[in-house]
Amino acid sequence: MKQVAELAGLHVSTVSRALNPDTRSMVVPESVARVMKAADALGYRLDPVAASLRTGRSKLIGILVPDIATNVFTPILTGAAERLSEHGYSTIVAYVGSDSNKQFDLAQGLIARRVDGLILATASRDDPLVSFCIERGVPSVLVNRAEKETRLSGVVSDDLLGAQLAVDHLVELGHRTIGHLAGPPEHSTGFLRHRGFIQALSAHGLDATSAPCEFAGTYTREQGAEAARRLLSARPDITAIVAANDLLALGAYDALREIGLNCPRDISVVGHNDMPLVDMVEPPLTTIRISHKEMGRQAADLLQQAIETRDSPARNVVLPPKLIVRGSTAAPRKSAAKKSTGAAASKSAKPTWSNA
Amino acid sequence: MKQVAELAGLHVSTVSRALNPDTRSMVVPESVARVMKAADALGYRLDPVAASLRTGRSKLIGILVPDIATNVFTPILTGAAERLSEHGYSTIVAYVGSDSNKQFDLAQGLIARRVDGLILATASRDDPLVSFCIERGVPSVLVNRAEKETRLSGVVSDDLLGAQLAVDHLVELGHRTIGHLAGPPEHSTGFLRHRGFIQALSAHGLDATSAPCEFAGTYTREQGAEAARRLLSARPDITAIVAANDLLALGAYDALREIGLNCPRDISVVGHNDMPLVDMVEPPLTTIRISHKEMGRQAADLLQQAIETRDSPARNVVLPPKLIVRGSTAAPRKSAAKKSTGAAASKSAKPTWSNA
DNA sequence: CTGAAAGCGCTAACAT
DNA sequence: ATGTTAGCGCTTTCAG
Repeated sequence: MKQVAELAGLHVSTVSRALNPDTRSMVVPESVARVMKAADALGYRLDPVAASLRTGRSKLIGILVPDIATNVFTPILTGAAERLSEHGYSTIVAYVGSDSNKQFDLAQGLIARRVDGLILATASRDDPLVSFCIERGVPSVLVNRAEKETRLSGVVSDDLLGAQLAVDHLVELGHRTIGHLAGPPEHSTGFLRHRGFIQALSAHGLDATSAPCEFAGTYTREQGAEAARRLLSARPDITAIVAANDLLALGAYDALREIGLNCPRDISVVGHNDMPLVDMVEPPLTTIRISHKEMGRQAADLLQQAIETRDSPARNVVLPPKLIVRGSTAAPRKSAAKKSTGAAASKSAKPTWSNA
Repeated sequence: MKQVAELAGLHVSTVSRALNPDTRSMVVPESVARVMKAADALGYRLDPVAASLRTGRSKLIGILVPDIATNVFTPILTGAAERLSEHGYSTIVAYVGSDSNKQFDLAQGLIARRVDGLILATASRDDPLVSFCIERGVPSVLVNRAEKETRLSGVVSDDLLGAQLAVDHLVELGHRTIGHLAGPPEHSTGFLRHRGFIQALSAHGLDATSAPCEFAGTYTREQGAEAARRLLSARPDITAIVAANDLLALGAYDALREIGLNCPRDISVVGHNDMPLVDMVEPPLTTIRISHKEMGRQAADLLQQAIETRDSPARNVVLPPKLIVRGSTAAPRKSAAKKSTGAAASKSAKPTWSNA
């Protein structure tokens, strides 16, 4: 920078001002031009590390994403990175496991690197990391998952509605005994989709209190298969499954195949997310579409606001999901001949007719 | 740090030495303990930005990955990040498009941030960015894609062998007229898999010079479908397709479906990568498995070496791929009744018998 | 509008 | 083994 100043015949501080868009107005245009020319001639670029040290800012945004189930988070990430880079921010992505201590370390590392803000795609419904970020005064937003209480701004899909759409679709097809393959209840996605499922059942006059439901520990195909096995053996009378997530739904496919049940003839399945390729599996998965990329973009916008006006109130942006009907859902079989517990089926099905 | 020094009753420089693992040996253990206790009591953490400014190093590694086809790159990335973090490095991931200028900007940004090294998952067979990194003296390694000449260390799958395995498998099933859905020839993956395809054909005594082949511009399902349409209409006599990539193979599925051809009855398809979920598509995809995570890990190792001994010669690590047989490949139909150009088929099939 | 000077927090000669 | 000191490259008061 000193060299640029010399070449331009100006002082370094003037060069600094000319180079920084925010302070450029303090410098007379002619000087700016001289500085630019000199900088250009020397192939000079501002040193962001030195600038960071001095200002405490960095034009860097940290993003914490879970290291599994990356199919969903990649578009969030690229959406956010794209939008952020339009505004001069670079992103630094940290893949975190479920180990809470490591999450803190990673976050602290990012903060130590002077990130201007944090996007958390990892939040549980009551997340100590959120408390931490708030205490430290680091502008942060949530994405995909929200907390129980809105302490930070965030953008999520309407998970409650999503699950309801799934149930509505199945009920419309004639299903009355519907099981839920629930996600981890400590995450808002798992929690709200479960609640949406229950509410939708009630809305249709179906028995919600003893609704067939099994929780998967994580959003993986394996855990989905396991939970589906439990669900199917506990309630062989169900004719449809609402899964909290596409990967869980695919796990259900695995379980169904093992048992020798055909989807959708014997059992209908609905997923959630509409991740890539689920239109190509057999049968093509009926699911709830979420625009993850848009979620990432809006999270980026919220974060910028949070950075600019530090005391702005927390806002929750809720994106509308959409039902995508494919081949994994169909009307239930007329006669439930296969069922060993036909009584159970009719028991829960009968009241429905009268109430609906 | 000054405060820590005071509390420990030592000088800042001693504190600095005690805190840094590399210089800790210069300090007597008792002092180290005192420093640690003081730092702990104050909740003090080293400031990486200030350290970077002073040393020119950062314990940061930059990774450039293409922003599409993320299914393949995510495991590379997590594998590399995992291994790197074991050695105290953090990773900063940049998703780059195909715009060459932007690639340079991004790389320069990372270098300006003092990254200790770069992992490039974006390299073309003759990549200006590689030249740039070499000129700048930034320790760098390639992953997944290599250059024509080995200028930097890197780790790739044996793409030539992979394509050969695919052809071998098909020939063994009885196929004689095999088409290739090639990837972008400017990338080593596209180039070498194509070459492997050709060589394997020759090895089996099949006509390699006029082998049916269409190139896809990018590794996407859409481009795969388009290229497959061209391939199928140019050479309706083929009984099998070797795709350079799973996504292209899935695109071929789309094209087949449009035309009303059944896989594997009418046409067999082999993919490349064994990415998640291709075992669930219909039919389950026969493909070449690559351990992307292992690729990431080894790239991390190579990079560390490159950082430690800056003048080490470039090494190329080649990982062995593996054929995974699923449902998308079968013996060709006995009678090629559908074919309009049955002559072409027998023309290339006949010489084979005698040579094999 | 521009120049002068201090200092962000750390490390690495150099000196003791 | 530890203390002293200079300075990495920038920004930002404070003067002029």
